[in-house]
Amino acid sequence: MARKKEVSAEQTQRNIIETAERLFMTHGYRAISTRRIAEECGITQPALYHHFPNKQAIYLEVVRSIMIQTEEAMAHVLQDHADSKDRIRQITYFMIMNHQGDMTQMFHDLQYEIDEEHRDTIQEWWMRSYFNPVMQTLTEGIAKGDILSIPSAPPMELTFFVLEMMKSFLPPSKQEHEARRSFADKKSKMLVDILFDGIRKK
Amino acid sequence: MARKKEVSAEQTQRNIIETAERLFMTHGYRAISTRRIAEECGITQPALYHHFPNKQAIYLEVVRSIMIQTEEAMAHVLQDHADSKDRIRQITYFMIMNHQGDMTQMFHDLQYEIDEEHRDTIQEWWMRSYFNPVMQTLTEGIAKGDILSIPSAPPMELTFFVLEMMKSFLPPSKQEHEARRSFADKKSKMLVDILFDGIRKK
DNA sequence: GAGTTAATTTATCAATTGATAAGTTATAAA
DNA sequence: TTTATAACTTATCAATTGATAAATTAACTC
Repeated sequence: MARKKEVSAEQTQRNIIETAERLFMTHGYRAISTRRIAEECGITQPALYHHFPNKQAIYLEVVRSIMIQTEEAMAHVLQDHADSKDRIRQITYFMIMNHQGDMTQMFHDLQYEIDEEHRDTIQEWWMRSYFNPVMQTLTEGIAKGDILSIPSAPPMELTFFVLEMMKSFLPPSKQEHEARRSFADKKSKMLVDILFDGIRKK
Repeated sequence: MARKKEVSAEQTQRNIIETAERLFMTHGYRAISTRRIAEECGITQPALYHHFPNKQAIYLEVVRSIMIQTEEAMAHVLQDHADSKDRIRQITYFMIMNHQGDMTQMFHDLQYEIDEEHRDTIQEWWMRSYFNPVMQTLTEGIAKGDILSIPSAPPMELTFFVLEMMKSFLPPSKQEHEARRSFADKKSKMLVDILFDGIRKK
């Protein structure tokens, strides 16, 4: 039967995932010990193993949580904005606002620290949450005639490129909310300005 | 007095640095143990400590070696090419050809794994080898009238942006030489095409 | 109130880590 | 030939790691 305790298991698990997200995404998988996570959650290290089978499972749940949030946000952007440039700017804005630390760290961990058996699942999540919405925006833009079909950059490669541009803007550490808002606003504009019109003087 | 042995101390040290570069730049500082480096060098782990005072010193020497090579290459590019677009393409080409693994890993390690006391020195190296040549190319391009002065992207921020674009193209692992050449050629062209003219259809 | 069980703690393990001490070998200078 | 020493190896250390076992606490059901 379900319990009603001061701190429910659900709350503890959410606490663990949120704490682990902050730590893993800033320092990387290897650099964060299970003791560190437990300490910052206010519990002891073996207590983690009541909620998750091992360290990797915590990491995977963190990644899953991030991807789900992203997928929802991306869907909203595509719903609320029709213009290609607006869409790219809004997606960039979301990523700067919500992805602390560098995401590159996450991709490195997924490639080198996480068991191969989970790669396919994660790649599927990533396609749904990150890749497809950006690719859709670009191909629709090309179809509508907003966006050039560049010979040296076919749609898939262009998508990777745009995602990498976005990643490169992520701030290294957590800022206070207002500073981050203004940073995200400035950088998302800069990205679309360069991406759409380039730096060449005509 | 200097010795003449079958394998000189100099050779061993170079071997250590080259091996450590490959391993550190692929897997990151924390993921590579001193035993792993020693093993792939064909020596025992304590032997490393005859040539370097500690693990961090090996890492710093790796970084120094990379930065020196880069500084030389950048100088050559600026000497041999006058056109802004050519310069950016050549710099991109060099980075793809010579930087294995992802460089973002290196920047993460420098920020989170290396003692603060070395940061200033490394930042100086980085400014000289990476930042200044690209910034010089861009500001000269603006002065010559090749490159737009974009309000949302002042020269310094534009430089960071371009460097991030280059970083994002680095292949995750070592390829064979010819495949890498063709990859570097393709990607460097793609980068300058987008960077200079953008993706907007006119 | 008794009993069950979820949630968590204390104690502990084996493996891996960076680093050091002490002994060994080979080369060059004397 | 002796000798000093650079370049190693073997043996070992204390600290940290992810993980498990066993004991403890608290809450809900009956």
